[in-house]
Amino acid sequence: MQSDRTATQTARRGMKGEDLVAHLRRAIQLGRYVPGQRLVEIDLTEELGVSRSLLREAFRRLSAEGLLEIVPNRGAVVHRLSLKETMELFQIRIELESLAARLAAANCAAPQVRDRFEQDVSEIWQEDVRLSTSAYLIENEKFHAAVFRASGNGQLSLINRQLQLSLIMAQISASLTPDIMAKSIGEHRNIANAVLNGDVAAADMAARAHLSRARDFVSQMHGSVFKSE
Amino acid sequence: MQSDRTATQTARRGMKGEDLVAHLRRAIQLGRYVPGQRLVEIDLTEELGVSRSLLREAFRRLSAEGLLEIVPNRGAVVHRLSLKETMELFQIRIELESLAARLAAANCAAPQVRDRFEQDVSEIWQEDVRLSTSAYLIENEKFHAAVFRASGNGQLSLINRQLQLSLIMAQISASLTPDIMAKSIGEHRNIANAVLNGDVAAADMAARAHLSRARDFVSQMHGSVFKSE
DNA sequence: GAGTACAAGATTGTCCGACAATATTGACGT
DNA sequence: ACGTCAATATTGTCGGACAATCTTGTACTC
Repeated sequence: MQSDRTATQTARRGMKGEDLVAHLRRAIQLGRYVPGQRLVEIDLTEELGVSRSLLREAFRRLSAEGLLEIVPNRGAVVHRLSLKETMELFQIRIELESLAARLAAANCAAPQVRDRFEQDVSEIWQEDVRLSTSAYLIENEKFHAAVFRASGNGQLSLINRQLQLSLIMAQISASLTPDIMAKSIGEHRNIANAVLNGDVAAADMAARAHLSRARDFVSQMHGSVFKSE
Repeated sequence: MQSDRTATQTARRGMKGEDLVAHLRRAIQLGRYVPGQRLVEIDLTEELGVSRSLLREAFRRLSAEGLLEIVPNRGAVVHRLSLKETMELFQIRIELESLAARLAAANCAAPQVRDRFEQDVSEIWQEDVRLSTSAYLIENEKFHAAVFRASGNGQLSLINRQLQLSLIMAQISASLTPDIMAKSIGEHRNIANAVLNGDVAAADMAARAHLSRARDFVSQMHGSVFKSE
């Protein structure tokens, strides 16, 4: 059962608690574990070769991050967002990511920040914008993280985690069409351009426009995508 | 079923993991454990009557919340913020709490929300505004939580935790003077009035004004208050 | 046959003890 | 004083144990 080498390799030996957390987080981001799925302790200890103690510590951590939900006497479940929660998260993200975009635009005078950002988002400039869904998911995550990083506000990057982009995307991924993704990437370019031009107001507007549109798109999706409350 | 007596009592026996986390969180908020203080596992297990396993799980949770810092091979330390981190957190809070204030003002039409908010912040209307420092700390925490709650955005309330108001206040508490506190409470009243009047724009402005002033005040404080990086 | 009650099994919650790895402290010799 | 090294304290990780609770399957009643 040595399935995927690279990711699992890292996890196989010397997997300290920190690595375990990272591994699980990544597994959720990559869709290996999907929202709503129950994570049984014994299975995971065998699969990952760690003790229950360590696994449980990791669960607590991830539950505090909002990636898992721990139901008393039923254990850990990959958090499945309700429509309400998702809309609330969008509302917050609009404020925080537009802040990040403004800061990033202002910071772009510094070549250090600029270069890093340019490198982080380089993928979006590709001619052929027709990505596979999984490639899009990765690009999307990277792009938003890049904006936050370029803001220079480290706490903002940390809080970005709580905004659960991975979970939202995991839940809606089946509903993504190539044109939706292309449109989204087009808007990423708008944001990136404004940031690279150092145009604070434009960066703010582009970020808000992108996220508002995404929110509206998500809000119209079929109810079954979300957890019912 | 010896249900809850005083907080400490509850914590003494039959303390489930969830309660443990709440107890530790509260202990930090109340200044029982101060920023920078090291939390030794054995001592805490004896003090609280829980096993190491449970305590460690709680530590992970709290470290994900940003209340503790876990240094490899050195264990848990109550997080001590640097000036930079503190300023970053203020920058974020300004955006999020002004959002919360706007939403709260809009929600105040609903009597349910209004009544709850009025009750939560009732303390600030007292004639004699000369509180003790510890009473002020509690009032302050309550007030800001009330604004977030009244926003009706549950995720916003959750993220409020990451904004580490308790830690900031714990670190600067020694520098608080009666007039500073009185001024702060006065500004709380401004925010509360705007919210209760349903005046969205005024609530936004009042929140930003209060937080900006607080940020500037904190930024001028002696460097020794903060962790050096 | 539908529904209920109870027994059996699975899973989590919590505790305990053990041991290696690492950090801190203190004694020592120069 | 100062660096060295052994002794001690503390954390990191493991494994087992057992009660509490949830889930499932079976048998019994009407």
